[in-house]
Amino acid sequence: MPRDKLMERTSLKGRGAMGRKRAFTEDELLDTAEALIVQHGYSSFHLKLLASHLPGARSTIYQYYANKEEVAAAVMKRAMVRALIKAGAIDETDPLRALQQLLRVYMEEADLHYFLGDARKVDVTQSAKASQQVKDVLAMLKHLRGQLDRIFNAAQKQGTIRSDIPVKVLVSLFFQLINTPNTLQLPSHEWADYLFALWYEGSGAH
Amino acid sequence: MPRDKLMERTSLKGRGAMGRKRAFTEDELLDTAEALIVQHGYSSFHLKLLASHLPGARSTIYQYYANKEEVAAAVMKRAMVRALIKAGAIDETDPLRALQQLLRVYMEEADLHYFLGDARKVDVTQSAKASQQVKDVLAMLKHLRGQLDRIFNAAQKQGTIRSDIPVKVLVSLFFQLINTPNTLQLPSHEWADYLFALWYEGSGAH
Amino acid sequence: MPRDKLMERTSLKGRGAMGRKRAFTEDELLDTAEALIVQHGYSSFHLKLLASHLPGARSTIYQYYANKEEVAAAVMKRAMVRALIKAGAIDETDPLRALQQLLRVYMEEADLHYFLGDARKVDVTQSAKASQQVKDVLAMLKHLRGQLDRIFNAAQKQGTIRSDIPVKVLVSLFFQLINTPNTLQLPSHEWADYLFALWYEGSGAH
Amino acid sequence: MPRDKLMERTSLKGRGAMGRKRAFTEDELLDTAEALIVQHGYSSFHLKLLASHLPGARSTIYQYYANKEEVAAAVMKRAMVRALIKAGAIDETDPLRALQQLLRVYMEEADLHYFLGDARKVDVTQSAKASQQVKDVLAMLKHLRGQLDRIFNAAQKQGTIRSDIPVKVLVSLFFQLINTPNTLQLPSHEWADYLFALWYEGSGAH
DNA sequence: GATGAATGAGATTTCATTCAT
DNA sequence: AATGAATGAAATCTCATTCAT
Repeated sequence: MPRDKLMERTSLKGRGAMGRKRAFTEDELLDTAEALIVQHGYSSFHLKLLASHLPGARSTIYQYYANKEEVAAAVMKRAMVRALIKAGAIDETDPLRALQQLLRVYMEEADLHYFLGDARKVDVTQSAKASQQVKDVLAMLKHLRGQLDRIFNAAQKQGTIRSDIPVKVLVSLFFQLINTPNTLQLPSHEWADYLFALWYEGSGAH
Repeated sequence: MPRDKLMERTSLKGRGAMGRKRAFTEDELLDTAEALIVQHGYSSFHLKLLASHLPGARSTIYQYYANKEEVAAAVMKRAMVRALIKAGAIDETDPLRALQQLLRVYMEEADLHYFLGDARKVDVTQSAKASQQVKDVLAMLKHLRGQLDRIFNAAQKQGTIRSDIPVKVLVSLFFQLINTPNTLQLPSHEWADYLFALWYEGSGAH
Repeated sequence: MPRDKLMERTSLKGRGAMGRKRAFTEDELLDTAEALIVQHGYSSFHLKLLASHLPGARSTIYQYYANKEEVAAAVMKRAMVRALIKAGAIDETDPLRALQQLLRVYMEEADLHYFLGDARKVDVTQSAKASQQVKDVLAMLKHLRGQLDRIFNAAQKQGTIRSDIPVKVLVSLFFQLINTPNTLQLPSHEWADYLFALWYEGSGAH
Repeated sequence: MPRDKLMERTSLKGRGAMGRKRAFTEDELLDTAEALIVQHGYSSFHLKLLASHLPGARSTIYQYYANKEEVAAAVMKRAMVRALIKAGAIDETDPLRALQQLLRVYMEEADLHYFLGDARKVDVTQSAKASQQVKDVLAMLKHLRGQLDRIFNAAQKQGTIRSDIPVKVLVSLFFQLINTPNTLQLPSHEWADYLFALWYEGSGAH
């Protein structure tokens, strides 16, 4: 794995013993790939495209990942891990407050949503590693859904959300909020709170 | 690049005389293509895939459409036209009722939503026809949004929906409803009414 | 072989017993094909292209010719026959006068020149008929060259053209005149006479 | 559509470091392509054909040229540049001598003639690069014609060529000489001188 | 006869991946 | 380690030709 890119960007440091440039960091690679997958969709994501958005050569990508699928899987897993960490840090004692926090997290990690549908599309037959990472992603997804179910059930028990509607439906709608385009260009947590209010109180006049 | 003379006559009903029987109608082709685009996403939609779901050879498709972009654009336009016709038939006198109707329409034409995001992804540089159809799609979309704005404004004036939130936000959320996966597998209009209620009344306990 | 097209163009005449249109004459077909071969070159001559410049359907071409090569061969043969007839009518008693006449003929049949190089490119392996026609073309070409040699030799014997230069060279240059683009847009025989004078007298000041 | 980053560096001499050895140089490719275009004509020139005359796979060509049009345009431009350089080196003080030199140059670059007619046939709509190169070719052609006009006018002023015929016609014929097949298989400059004499003195007996 | 439609063979092009420096 | 180059597999597309009405 390559050294941190910062090192050769600060050219003051020189390049140690030999002359080979370090092309790009793994993080740079994943950031770029993530942006491209979100922008074009997984199925039109190409390594050629990726390379054209990175400083180095296309073949260099293979220093990090054995094939395209592994790149995609790594992107997805990384996003999922980020979300899982943030979501895991949420205090669930107050279900409603927890949901609001959760919506903020999901909003920050909005890319996640793109990946959920795509994870199953990754051709996993060529690479055991990719296969494993996709499995991990799906497991983490299950975990997140579990948290959501748990909080919703608690809220229903507590009487703060409607009981005349199946949790499944409430969860679906809640999940759907994440995708709502931030038409007002607000900071993501403000937008999240806006939507949370609407979701909770409804759009009707009270 | 414009198609053959043959092409222009595609929509001809009574064929002048003679000619072999068609392997599939234009509608069959578009239906199949639509299903595939919805299932696999626009960017992994191939004509090879399409052909494999139609009777007849792949090259036959090229008799009717110059490339996959034209097929996709035609699918999208058709869906949009369908939606526009249904949405245009809605009586807007009672805004709330109109919104409910509208949501039903959008639900019936749920594919629409897949296409809206994809319409801008269609590579339009190779085919003037595709380019025009994508333009048409976007124009019709604008028209639909116009209707939505109109109804929302009327509802707000009437005092039946919240006024403390910008219409833009209410519209965004409403539009988002369409995408909510029908987890209960209800008939589409029942599901629409379910969501409408939640959207109007909120998910919170009253 | 279809009736003359004029007939159904004059719709006054009606269409006899039944309703089928006559698409195009064989001559129309050959004229169009000839123009296209001259314009685009033999190797990029397509039946699809041809059909798009004819009133009828592409498949109708096969009523007249079994394949593309036969069309091309027929075009070439027809042009060659035309030239042969005209050239055969020339009185060779006065060699110089005969050459001038001949140049006029060749100018009128300037397309010929395009075909001479292409005749050998026709893929003759698929069609005996095409093969025969190409053979005919080459035989007629030989005949024309024979006439040219005969006249040149007579002129040399007569002392009206240079003898210090091999006939072969004189012939080559003479033949080359045909291709000279008519930059002044003169009627072809005037242009021919212009070139003939230059060829005979030279471009130098006398 | 512009090529890969790789492309831009094609002409790089010292390759930065590393990379496999090239299967064929750019010049080899263009030489081969040129020979094929001359032999078969532009319109039947295929990349498949080209590849079959080069070491390496067909797809390798696409590393350097986006499509056959770009290859053809590059071939033409290169030939034109060669001619322009040689023609530019000619001393024009003695017009007649200059013309003789020029004819030699044109004869050496006889391929040029094939390309001039074809340059306008190149389908330029798919590649900006090809489009530019064709423009360059036509501009250079204009430049060459300018030189020719200049020399002819000087010669006419000097009284060494006929004044009873428009320069345009003299130029046309002169230009036509280039195409005259070297029937005697002489070295190109001898053949050029042969033709020059005929052009100047005429084919008639003096 | 004429034609709309179908189709397979082949050309063009793209891209993931491997190779060798 | 990094990369320029090579390449095969697969997708896209075109066109001559055949078919059936």
